[in-house]
Amino acid sequence: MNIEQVIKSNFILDDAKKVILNVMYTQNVIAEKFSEIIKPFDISSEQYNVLRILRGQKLNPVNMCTIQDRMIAKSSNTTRLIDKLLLKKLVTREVCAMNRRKIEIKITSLGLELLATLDPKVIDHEQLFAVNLNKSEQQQLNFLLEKYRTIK
Amino acid sequence: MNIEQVIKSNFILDDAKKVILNVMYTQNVIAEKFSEIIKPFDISSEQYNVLRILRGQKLNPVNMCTIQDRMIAKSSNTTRLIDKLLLKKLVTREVCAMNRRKIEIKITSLGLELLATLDPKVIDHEQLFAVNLNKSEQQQLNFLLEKYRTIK
DNA sequence: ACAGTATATTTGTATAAACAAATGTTGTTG
DNA sequence: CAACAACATTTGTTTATACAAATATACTGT
Repeated sequence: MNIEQVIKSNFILDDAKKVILNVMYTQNVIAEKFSEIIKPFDISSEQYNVLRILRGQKLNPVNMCTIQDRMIAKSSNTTRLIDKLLLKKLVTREVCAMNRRKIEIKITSLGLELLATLDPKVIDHEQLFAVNLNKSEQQQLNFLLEKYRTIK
Repeated sequence: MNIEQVIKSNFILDDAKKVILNVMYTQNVIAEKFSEIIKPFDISSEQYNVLRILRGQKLNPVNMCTIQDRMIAKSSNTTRLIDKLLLKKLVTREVCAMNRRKIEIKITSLGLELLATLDPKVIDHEQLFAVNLNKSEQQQLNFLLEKYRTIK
């Protein structure tokens, strides 16, 4: 379905407008499908994103500003996001001894288990869309998106 | 900035993962810039989207489910979205005489004026990103996104 | 016409996001 | 070393989102 059909536009849109709408809408389709996948596991996509960041750092604790810095969509409230993960015992939180302003967040083994369970489902999700493009098209799409979003 | 730099990944990501992240992140960059542009006019991007749908229908009133249907991101609460627009006198709302279940929403002249003011700013926003790609690249990007997001 | 079903919208409630201001800690400079 | 700025995180408050249930109207078959 092309973007004019999606928004049921009566007019033909120019390419620049279409890119905006296509990016917005595609993100929406991806995000909705992803939410659906992780919903049974009772975490949000933002919470999942944080767990991934923590696992990426192996055993090293990660502090709040690093988490915020590495998130795709900067949350204006990392504290309360971590609160939710703490409640579910997926992370631990403690004050950094070296710099008491900082907070060290670590993923728990329960958190790692959850990610391990989700891993194959996340790959399925990626593939659900990726199968529509061959390798070279995927690379071209990545190239174009990276080139497109640069603000001078 | 490529997507690995954005999320400061230590690993090389495969193309399928990169597409997901690139779409999510690009959407975020576009949306943040757009919010910034319309913020001084005291409307949200969802509200703007609704006003555009209403203008698209010229003088014809549009009912709730049509609005919901045409939005890029389906709001789970069109009623309260319209409430906000009503408060600002940007739209009118009345019960449809033909089918009293339906509600007819129309954009007011104040709403049209607001859109007219925003039009050049919205074009600037589109161009802010679009200038990074030539026409054929824009078309290629649209083609790839439309092909990519199809769920079989 | 009546019961049942479908459609269109609204409301209640619980959860999350946005933004600004506040708190607590550390580093710097006179 | 006191005062002040910078940094890291938290809290308060307002606004928005998600989801389910409720309301209100219209359609359909008997």
